[in-house]
This record gives sequence, structure tokens and C-alpha cells, in this order.
Amino acid sequence: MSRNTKIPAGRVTVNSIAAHAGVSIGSVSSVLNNRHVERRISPETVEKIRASAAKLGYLPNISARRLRGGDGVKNNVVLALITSFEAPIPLVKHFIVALRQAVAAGNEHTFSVLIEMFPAGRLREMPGLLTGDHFNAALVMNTTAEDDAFLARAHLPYPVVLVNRSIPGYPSVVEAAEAGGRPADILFRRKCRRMGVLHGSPLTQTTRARVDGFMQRALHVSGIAPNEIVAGMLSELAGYEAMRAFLKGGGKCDGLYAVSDALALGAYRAIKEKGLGIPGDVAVIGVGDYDIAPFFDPPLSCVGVSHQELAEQAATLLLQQLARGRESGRTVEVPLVESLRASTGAA
Amino acid sequence: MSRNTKIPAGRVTVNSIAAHAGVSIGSVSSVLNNRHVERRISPETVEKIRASAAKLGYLPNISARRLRGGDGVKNNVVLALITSFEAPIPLVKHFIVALRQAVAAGNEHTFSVLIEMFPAGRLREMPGLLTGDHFNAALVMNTTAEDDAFLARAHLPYPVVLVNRSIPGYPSVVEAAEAGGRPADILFRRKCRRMGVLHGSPLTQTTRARVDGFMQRALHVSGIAPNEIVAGMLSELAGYEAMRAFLKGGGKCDGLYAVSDALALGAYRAIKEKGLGIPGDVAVIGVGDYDIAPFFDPPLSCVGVSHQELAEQAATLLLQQLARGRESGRTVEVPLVESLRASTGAA
DNA sequence: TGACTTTGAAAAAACGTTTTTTCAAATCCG
DNA sequence: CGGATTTGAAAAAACGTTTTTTCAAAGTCA
Repeated sequence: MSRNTKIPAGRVTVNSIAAHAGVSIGSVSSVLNNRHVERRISPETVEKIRASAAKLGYLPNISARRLRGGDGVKNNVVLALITSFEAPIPLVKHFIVALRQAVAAGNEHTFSVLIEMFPAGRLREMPGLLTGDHFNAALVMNTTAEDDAFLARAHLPYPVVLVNRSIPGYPSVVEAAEAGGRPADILFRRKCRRMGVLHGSPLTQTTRARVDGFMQRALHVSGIAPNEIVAGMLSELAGYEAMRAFLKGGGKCDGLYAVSDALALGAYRAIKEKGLGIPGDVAVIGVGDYDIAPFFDPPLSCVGVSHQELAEQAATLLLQQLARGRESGRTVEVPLVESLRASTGAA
Repeated sequence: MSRNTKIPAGRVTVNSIAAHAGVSIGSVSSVLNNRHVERRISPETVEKIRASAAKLGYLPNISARRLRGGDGVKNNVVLALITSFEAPIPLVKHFIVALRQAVAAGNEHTFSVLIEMFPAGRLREMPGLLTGDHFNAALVMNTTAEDDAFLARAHLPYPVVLVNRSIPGYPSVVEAAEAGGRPADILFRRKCRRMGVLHGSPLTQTTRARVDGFMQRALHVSGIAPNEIVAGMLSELAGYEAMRAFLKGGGKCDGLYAVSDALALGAYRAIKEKGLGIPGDVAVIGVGDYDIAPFFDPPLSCVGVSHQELAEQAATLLLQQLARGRESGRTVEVPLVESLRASTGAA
């Protein structure tokens, strides 16, 4: 995150301190880095400089430090993880680990990872996004339709990899296209006929694809159009409320696909409260974006991509762009992983 | 005063490109930033420069860019979030939000947030930690005992705030001391007499305090020393296995305190598998480090600090250190929040 | 033809550090 | 007392950019 404010009024630098203490900047630097013994600065001068620094409230400029460069500081590449505030960032850890491994192969650079968060729909206002002043490459995720539209017409002057979004001109890593269809198949095999899909509003590119894929396949295999159950957001509470309202209103459903595990967990509660059994009365399937889905009660069946895989592919693709130059259109599809558990009747 | 025209062996810079293309660095920079129209660079030169840049694989040095400074790039302060790989980073989002709010008021600087992860126990090897080359201030969390020992003897040359660790010489934000005692009281009030505490190994400072506090208070109020149930780590699976082994071995327990919600969720499964009821046979209480604890089945009672509060306090303290200079010993205790739910028999 | 303008690009300056070099003054030693 | 050494600190160089300034050559116009 970088919040921009506009008081250009002089920052305190080694120069200010030097002026204030009446010494040279070299002496100031030596003292500030505790090199005053080797550099033979007299105790009085040390004291003067320390006092001035404390009084003025000195904050070193990290860019300048790194530019000058000490050990391992040079040849540093800055990668940004750009995500909206509203969405969780479960990928962060995986991404950093993946990046670390990709890097460990040992080449000439060191990497820093910067986290930049923006309010949903306002990616365009992010400082440094258009100029490339802040990082060398970026991984962008959790964008809204509005952000996607902005990205489609912008041209970012550095390598970018999109996660779970597909926009012309950008390489991206996305879940396999049949993420929506597969759950429909699974539920149909489970003999579900009146299926439902629980999703949030507004839809993102990914959740829309899941919903559409599910609707089509479910209709195709069962001959019955599934119910669309719309929650306010992707949270447990929203899922609970939407599902409760649906059931209360007499909605019937023997197989439910939730486009996030949070929604699935919320639905669990509504279903149980209604006195229905999972999977006996309603089979439920999620997307596997919660690591703890196997510990839901009953354990949640999921069809989705492995976060680790997604992160690894994204990291690899990003580093490739950096190494080989940008390839504008490359899209990597991460294969689905089916984890069938008790919520769809598996052992 | 001959400007050097040599090609440095290392990283590709504007200088290398200029030498390769036989032009000046100014021209290179202009072309690279798409300023060649205003700057009246001839099409042939543009082409030459583009070709050289592509061929050499140019990556701009972000530090140099930021040093030169465009709009809003100056006066930038870099904050680091330092955490071990092994632990989740649920605080990240809260921290960034809190920071953003804290910053919105003051308006002298812009901030960047850097994420630095280290393998548990090897904080000391983190590049830039001792020199302060990478950031202006840091928030350190999820350290092991070994890391804590390192911190105790190190002197980091920038403001640091520890999260949930207390080490002489560092300001810190910690959960209230009675985090372990309170659950014992609650369970005792629930008429639990044979209590147990489920924790991971090795213990961190925080989990040790919880365990110790619980043991003492439980013994004090009930007169019976609680069982210590030790899991391999803080995961659901480890909690499940430890609890299952405990119950299988004939262990009895009518009130369980888990030092992480992950452990609690694992224990849930073991308890249910054994045919026991929650809270009927075993009341369970966690620490509230999972946002979804209210959606466990039954909803998990928790005694712990609010992540948001923790993050806000940490951010505030860090910014204070930056603004006012370091205050070595300040410790902020974040008050406990009791969320009593069905797992201890609440409505 | 000669005083202008335009064109294209090189040179220089600046950003804030850290480190290396230089240098004057003080001190030492024979 | 004078050359050599030590002390303390200023000055300069370097890091890699971007922007501003300078400047030569070519073109324009009267």
C-alpha cells in the first residue's frame, strides 16, 4: 500500500543534519551507522550529530541506501502482490514460498515482495501502478469487473500476471474452464436433480464462469435449470442468510454448489438448522479455497485448483516474463483437483 | 571530467544499453519511458535503443527510480511485516488496513508495506535485518523461542514492534496476561472439573503463557490438575490426532481449552468420532484466531484478542516509534474479548 | 549569404546515501 | 626544531535513474 499525501516540505536528510550540526554529511553518515570509531569521529562531534538527528527526527531514505548498495542489496528485483482489501489473500504465503523456490534455483537477483492493496473497483488509483515506480513486476488478483475494465485499456510498463482473470494482452493463470461443470456432474452422479448454486453479488470473472458453467451443465445433464441463490458477499454469514431465506421460502434443492467455501460453510448452518442432512438431503460441494474444508462437519467435497499449484504457476510465469521479456497473451490453465468427501457422500 | 563509458559487468543498466546502442543514457531513458516524442528522438535511434534494451534484458532499478523521485514517490517510508513461513499471516490484512487509517490522519509520508518471511528459528539470517537496508521499521511476529533469543541480544537499528512476544528492549503488543486463566474460569463455571489443554509443540512464548495460565487457574479453581494434550503442530490434523490418541487411551476430559482454533477444530472431529457431544460431554474453548470460529459446529467459544485490535495497536505503536523516536520498553496489552457460544453451552 | 529556427542528442545536474580519498592541524620523535 | 605520524573531518566519488540544459548541425527565410 502506498498512500500519497502532498507535503513536499523538506524531508530530513543527512544533509539537514549536517547543516544543523555544522559538520559534513560524511561524518553524519558515519555516526548514524555507528561507524564513528573506525572513522575516528571525536566524541563531541558524535554527540552533536546524535543530538541533531534526534531533534530533527531523521528517517533514512531506503531507496538511497539500497541504491548505494551494501551486501546483497544490489541487483534487487521488487515484486508486488496486488490485491483488493475486500478479498482475503490466502495466496500470499504460497506465492512467497513458490517465488522463493523458483528463485532458489539461484540466479543473479534477489527479490523483495511488496504488498499493495486497493479498495475494490479502484485499482486505477493505486500510486505507481501506471509508472512502474514501485516495482519491477506484479501479480494482480481479486479484481472487480471495474478493475478488469481498467486493466483492459491500460498498458502497464512492466510484466504483470493475472490470477484467475483473463484479460486480452495479459498473461494469466486461471483455474480450468470446467470448474463450474464438474460439480454439476458430480452432483448428478450423486443422483441430485434439483440443484442449486450459491454465489455472491456482484460476480467476478471467476465466480461468473463457475456459475455459468454449473448452470449449463446442470441443465444439460438433469434437464432441470438449477436455482440460483444469491448472497450479498462471499462470507459465511451471507451464505447462511441467503440459504436460510431460500429454504424458508420453500426452495427445494438436493445438491448445492457454493462458489466459495465460505458460502458453503454458511449454507451448512442453514441446512442443518432446517433439520436437513448433508449429504442425505442436500449434497454440498465447494471450491477448496479454505484449507480447512476437510474439517468441516461433514468434510466438504471440493472441485477447484490447488492454491499451491496456482501460486507456483503464477510465480513461474512472472519470473519467465522477467527473464525472457513479456509474452502478452500466455494463459496457463491450472488443472482441477477433485476432493470428494462426505458432503457428497464419499467415504 | 570524462564520464565513464565503460560497460559494468553486472546488471544491465541504462548505461549498458547506451553503450550497446551507441547513444547517451538520456536518450535511453527517454525511450524507455516513452518520452521519445516530446524529447524528439529520431525513429532510428528509438529503434536502436529498443533493440538493445530487449536484447540485453533490461530491468530498471527501482531504488534508483524512487530516489530520483517522481510524483508521490519521495518521502516514502518502508514498513516491513516480518513473519515466519510456518505460521499463517492472518494479521496482514488487518495490519495494512490499520496502517492505512493511522496514516490517513498524518500526512507527511507515504508508506510501502514489505512482506518478509523467514524459516522458523532462522530470523537471524534474514538479509537486511541487522543493517536496516530494506525498511524503516518492522513488525515482527510468529517468532520461535530461538528467534526470540536472537532478538534479545541483537540491536536492530530501526523501530521494531513485536506482536505477541515480550522481549526486553522492544516495545510490543501482546494479548492480556490472563488469556490462559479466563478459559479455565469459564469452563469451571460450566461445571467442568476434569479439564484439558490442547497445545502444540514446541511452545512459543504466547502459547506457553496460555498453557501455563490455564494449568494454574484450572488447578486452583477445581483442585484437579488438567491434562496436557500435546499435538505436533498447531494444525487441525495435529489437533485431531492428538485428541483422538488421548481419548483412545482412556483420557477423560469434560472441558477442553485449545491454544489455537485450528487445534480446536481438529479436536471437534476426534470428540465427535468418539461419540461424545459438544458441549454436553466436552465443552470446548478456543482463542479466536480463526474468523470462522462462529461457524464451527457447534460455534466455538473463544477467549482472545481481536485481530483488528491487535493490528491497530501494533500499527499505532509502530508509527509512534517512527514519529517520536524509539521508546524501548513500552508494552501494550490488548484486552481479551470473550465470545461465548454453543461449544460452552451458550445460547 | 547570413541571421534565425528547428532538430537531434549529448552532457550535466539532481535525488540521498555510504565509502574512499584528500587534507589541514596537531602531535610525536630524534 | 623539523620531518613523520596521528587525528579529525571535509571533499569527492559512486550507485542508476530522470529531467534539464547545452550545443552542434541542418534547415529556413529574407
